[in-house]
Amino acid sequence: MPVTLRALNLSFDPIERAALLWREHWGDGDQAVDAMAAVTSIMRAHQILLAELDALLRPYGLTFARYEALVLLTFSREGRLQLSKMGERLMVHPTSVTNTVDRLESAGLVTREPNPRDGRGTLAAITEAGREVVERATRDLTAAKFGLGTLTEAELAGLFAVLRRLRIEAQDFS
Amino acid sequence: MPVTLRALNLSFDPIERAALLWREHWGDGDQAVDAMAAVTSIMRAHQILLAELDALLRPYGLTFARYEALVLLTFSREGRLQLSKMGERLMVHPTSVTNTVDRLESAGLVTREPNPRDGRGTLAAITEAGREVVERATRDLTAAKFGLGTLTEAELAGLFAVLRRLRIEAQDFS
DNA sequence: CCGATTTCAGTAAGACTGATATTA
DNA sequence: CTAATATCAGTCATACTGAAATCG
Repeated sequence: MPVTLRALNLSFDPIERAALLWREHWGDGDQAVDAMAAVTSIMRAHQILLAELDALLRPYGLTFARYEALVLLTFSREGRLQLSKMGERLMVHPTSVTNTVDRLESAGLVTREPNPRDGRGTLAAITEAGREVVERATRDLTAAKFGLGTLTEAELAGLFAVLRRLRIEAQDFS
Repeated sequence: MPVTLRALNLSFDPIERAALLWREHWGDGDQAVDAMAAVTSIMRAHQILLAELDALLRPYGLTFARYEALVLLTFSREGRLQLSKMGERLMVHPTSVTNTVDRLESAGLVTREPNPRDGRGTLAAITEAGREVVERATRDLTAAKFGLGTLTEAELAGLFAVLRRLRIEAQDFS
């Protein structure tokens, strides 16, 4: 993962400035300007967080997406899950699961096994090396508070709650 | 932009479930679990919003990144800005600006001009076609409330405020 | 000569589409 | 036969790195 995170050090907030200009040009109207500012903030927050997390995970040869897949396997009862199930839980496309598991397998963190109860399915099973890597990576990520160290517990909970409404509307779950 | 947004329709919230399992496996500790849930929510929210916005913009041959660039030019006094300035404001890498302006130029929404006051610089100038497209696209986006229709104004403002703290810490501005 | 600006070539990860083989 | 599962080949937009040309 590239994404190296450059410090910009502007003397003003570019998103706030955009909101002000927006109001001048297109009027404020309903909530459109606030929605624009919020959306842009989410985009930038995503970029910042992904850069930080990927940088923390790079020593382990992981990206955040691959780390999430490993964690999911760690949580499963027998350390193995069918790929289709992984895609569901991680909310990613089937071909992305194949790709993620390919890379984890090449790194020796996961092995592929046929599903004994369904000849169509393939299981990804975490290896001992995979468990070690995920433990060490998790220590680093929690120490760094997942890049959200500036936020209070109440803010974290609020963020989760608000974005949860967004996810519900997008039909992630019911 | 691919990103077609598949409705998942799970019977539970995968992020919430991950948080519960996380607590079982690694203990709750400080704010680590809440941070993990918040980070994952931001990642998914980004994916959902980008899919929605790009789908809305596809009829205009735009992506959200290109739309943002056009809006920035619309806001500038003379409808033209130096590429380096655009990169600063949009918070993107210099080579990404070159790429974005390339595509907008191919679509006839922008033209390139040498900066008369600095021989090193290049200006991107929005065309009449560019202004028309950005007006129509903006109407569509505001009508769709930028994909954030479920959130109240207070929630939008709160989201902006909290993520602003995150951006400040990442040194986007001071 | 140094530094800023822009571009180019190339790499990488992710999210797709469309087609295919296998199996329930 | 239909549907689900996984994979493969290929595309696309983005975000970089490193090198080079141009100009202040």
